[in-house]
Amino acid sequence: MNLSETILIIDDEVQIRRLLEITLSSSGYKISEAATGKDGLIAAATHHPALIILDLGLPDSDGIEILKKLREWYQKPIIILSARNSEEDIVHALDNGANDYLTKPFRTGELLARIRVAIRQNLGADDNPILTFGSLSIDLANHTARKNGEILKLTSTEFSLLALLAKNSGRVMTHQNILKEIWGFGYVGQTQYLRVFVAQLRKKIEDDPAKPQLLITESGIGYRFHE
Amino acid sequence: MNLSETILIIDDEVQIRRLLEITLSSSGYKISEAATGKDGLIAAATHHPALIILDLGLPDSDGIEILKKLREWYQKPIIILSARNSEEDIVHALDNGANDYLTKPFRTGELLARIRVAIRQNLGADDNPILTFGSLSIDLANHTARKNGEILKLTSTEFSLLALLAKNSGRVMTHQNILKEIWGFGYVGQTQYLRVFVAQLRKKIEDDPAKPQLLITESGIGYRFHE
DNA sequence: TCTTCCTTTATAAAATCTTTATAACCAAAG
DNA sequence: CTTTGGTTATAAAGATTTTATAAAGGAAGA
Repeated sequence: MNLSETILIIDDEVQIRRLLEITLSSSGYKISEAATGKDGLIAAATHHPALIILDLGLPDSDGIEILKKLREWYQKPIIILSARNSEEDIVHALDNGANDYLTKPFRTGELLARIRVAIRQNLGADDNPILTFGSLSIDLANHTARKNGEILKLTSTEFSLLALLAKNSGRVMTHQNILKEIWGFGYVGQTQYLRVFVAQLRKKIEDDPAKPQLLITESGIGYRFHE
Repeated sequence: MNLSETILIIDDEVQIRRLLEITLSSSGYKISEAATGKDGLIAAATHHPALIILDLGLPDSDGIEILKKLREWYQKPIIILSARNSEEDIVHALDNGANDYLTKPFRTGELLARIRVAIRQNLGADDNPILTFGSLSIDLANHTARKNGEILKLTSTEFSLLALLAKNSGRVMTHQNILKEIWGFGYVGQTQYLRVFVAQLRKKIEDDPAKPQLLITESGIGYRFHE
């Protein structure tokens, strides 16, 4: 789902940045960091992160000012992470464009959940990768393949095989490799399986299965998907 | 700014309701109240509030269940207001569709600011979404489905299943996913349930249940709703 | 009580996977 | 040019898994 979206951390405390870096990257996010408000603004403009975590207590500038500056052009979620706990600070930050406000010390699980909420609400930039090869398109997230716009009726194994080859298009995949990926270790050697499924797949995806243009045989080695 | 939008308060403590009523109405919101989860669901369906404030510790039911039920059709913000302060509760609520989570005792100014954030983010969201698939239409807010204009008589489970699949139309949903969403975590594995309900649903929504056009079987994987 | 809906069970039908058989292909050697 | 050995393609039979459907039993509420 989140195929490595970038989160920008603007915080002067190196321990916090370290902690967040570990927590967030182990949840599959890419991380970008800045220790000052100035650097934060530059980093935001450079990397266009999917979300920003902003500390209000920055040494070089008032956090609220950074928030306002960001909000002049940055539409995506901003979560405030601050040691300040007064109602005035919280209300002020939220009214100036922050999406959420957590006080330090914070609980990492809660922060992650609040990040998920923020990103979930900001959907629309919801791009799922679709592999396209001429009139054939493969939607990996939705588990569907189309030929000339028509959804193809593929079995689960056929789809796995097609997806594997398509993901490695242009590259020759050996019989052993394919068998290991689709059927598992024990099936290396059952090249006949593969031939049967390749033939079935060609009947469904090729214009002329006898003269395959997409799923090419590499005799003695394996198969290759044409780019 | 606030064109007297209605906020629904679902909380069993009368003092909290009184406090919120005063606070929110003096900020220009209209108020609707419910003391139990059941009444809350009814009030939400009746008044279509712009935002819901939900207490998790309701006497008659698990707050999370109310949250899930609301989220089956209610797209607008839901803010949790709860005495429970464990990270587990917070994460669980946020991951089940809550927009924000405040613990009691709360600060009214902060609550108001968080309400403003939630409503601000919800601007431009569509009001009464009706999913349409040929002669079939599904009104999530009113919990009704029509075939050729006729209201279909669906049980609550059947409607949940239909709504889930329709909301994810075009995407293959695995048995496990569907079972988890509709029946809960413990029912993953009970694929036979699903088959029975799919057959029942097809009898009601398909022109020819033996040749389904809408609710497609993906053998070995799950089901897919036609786009 | 009666009705409605959920759950479980049983069984037939359909879809998919595996295996087998055979034909076709292709390059190298005779 | 023909043969030969290795590889690949394809159809089709069989075995296995998965799915559809009816129907019976049970729980809950009117």
